[in-house]
Amino acid sequence: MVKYQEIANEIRQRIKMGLYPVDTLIPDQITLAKEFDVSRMTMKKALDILAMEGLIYRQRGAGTFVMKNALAHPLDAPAKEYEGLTKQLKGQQLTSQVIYFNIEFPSQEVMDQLMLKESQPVYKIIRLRSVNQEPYVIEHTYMPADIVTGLTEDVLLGSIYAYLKEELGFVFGGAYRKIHADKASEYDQKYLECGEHDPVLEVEQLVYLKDGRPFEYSRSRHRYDKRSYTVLEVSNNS
Amino acid sequence: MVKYQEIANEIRQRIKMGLYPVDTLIPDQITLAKEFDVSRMTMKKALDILAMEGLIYRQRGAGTFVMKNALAHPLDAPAKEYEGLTKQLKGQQLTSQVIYFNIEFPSQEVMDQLMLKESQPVYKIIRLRSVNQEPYVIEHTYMPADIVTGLTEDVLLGSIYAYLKEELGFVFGGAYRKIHADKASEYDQKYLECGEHDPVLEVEQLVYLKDGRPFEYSRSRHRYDKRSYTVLEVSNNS
DNA sequence: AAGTGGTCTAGACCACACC
DNA sequence: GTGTGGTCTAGACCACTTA
Repeated sequence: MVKYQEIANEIRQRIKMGLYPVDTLIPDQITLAKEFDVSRMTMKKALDILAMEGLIYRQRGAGTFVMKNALAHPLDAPAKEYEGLTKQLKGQQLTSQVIYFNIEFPSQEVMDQLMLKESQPVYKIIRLRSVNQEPYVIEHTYMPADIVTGLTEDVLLGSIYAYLKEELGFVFGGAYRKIHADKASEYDQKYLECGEHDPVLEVEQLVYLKDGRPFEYSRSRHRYDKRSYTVLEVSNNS
Repeated sequence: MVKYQEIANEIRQRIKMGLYPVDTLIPDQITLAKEFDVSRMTMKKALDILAMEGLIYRQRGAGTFVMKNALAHPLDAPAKEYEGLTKQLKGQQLTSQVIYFNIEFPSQEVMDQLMLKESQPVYKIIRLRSVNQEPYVIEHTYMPADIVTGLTEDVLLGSIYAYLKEELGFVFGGAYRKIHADKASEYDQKYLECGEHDPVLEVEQLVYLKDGRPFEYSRSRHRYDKRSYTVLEVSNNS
């Protein structure tokens, strides 16, 4: 762990503990740099992290303030969406049922999304995932078999992402997501146990490795009463 | 405009033009720093921007690559969600109909969201916004009257955000959003002209000024066939 | 071993807010 | 004018990949 991250963690704690109260100035960068015995550049880099998180804001000429709404934020780093449900719902009972698992040649849509040729087979997976015994989401997932190797039904019953990270050593780069509302298909109704006219929240997702190779294309269809998608957008015009 | 932003713009152009082709190495930081006649730190800061945008990725020991999917991204900076429809839908015909406009004391929910006391009145606004003559979204908006001053129906017919920025000099800090799917209410059906069992995509949004004061709480309900919400998530574990 | 990107420094100058 | 944060520098050292 590098210096600026450690300092950011320490300051985050101070805000959380109320040592730097909401809506007040915190010490200036030079003072803080002296306290932590680092250069001012490094100190600023630590504060940059907290500004990205929406905990502080800085005004040239005035100083650095704790955001009025700082304590409304989730102050522990939240799990990334693409890291999978297993991590997001830690603490709750998550079970997975494999509805479909096969390998096949990709359709035109899947070829386009995953940047594949027709000769490159993909795994097709449909999983129903339940939280505390109640149906939560149906995931329709495609993964290129030459990138994601050695997938088995056993892996699908647990966390695919843990497998990719720990067994295959994948480093994730990010994800592109599209969130829609849709009508429930008969398939949705059957597995999510929702009403005929219940809407469904669909998260369509392309997940990339660090080098930009897409390795997952999925559509996750959620019960509308069990899931919403949240975003924090922080502007960076200094 | 500062140096690192200008350099980032230049490199972005080179990627766009194919001068630095997809999935190849670009020159190393020292070479680029010499070319642009800046220090290596400044050069790195320029590349940081492009990495945040998902255009390049860097591997310690190896070099800096153009992402395989770089050209799939929208290469012109997209309008921020909270900057309003007027900016997002530039080029299309956007019309606004004011369904309701009044000032009132806040409900408990609005007080909580906007961090107000019961004595601080809020504007309540309902607008139907149509794109190319077709209903697109109903916005239910609350704004504190002591922050957003001098609102009139004339302003509502155009862009509230242009008014806030240009007339009141607001600097936006960011927004917290929650995206749901919901059933269409009778109200939705009437104004969005959607079917009884059509779902609706709701974007619930709290928008903040740079100092963290919330100045807008809104629920925007969209026709499910006209709108989806997109997100790019870039991981930053170097 | 050589080359790459990441971190960190000590100091300089600038833009801006406040008094 | 004083003090704040933002930018930029020239150089150092480290972690890592590749050969």
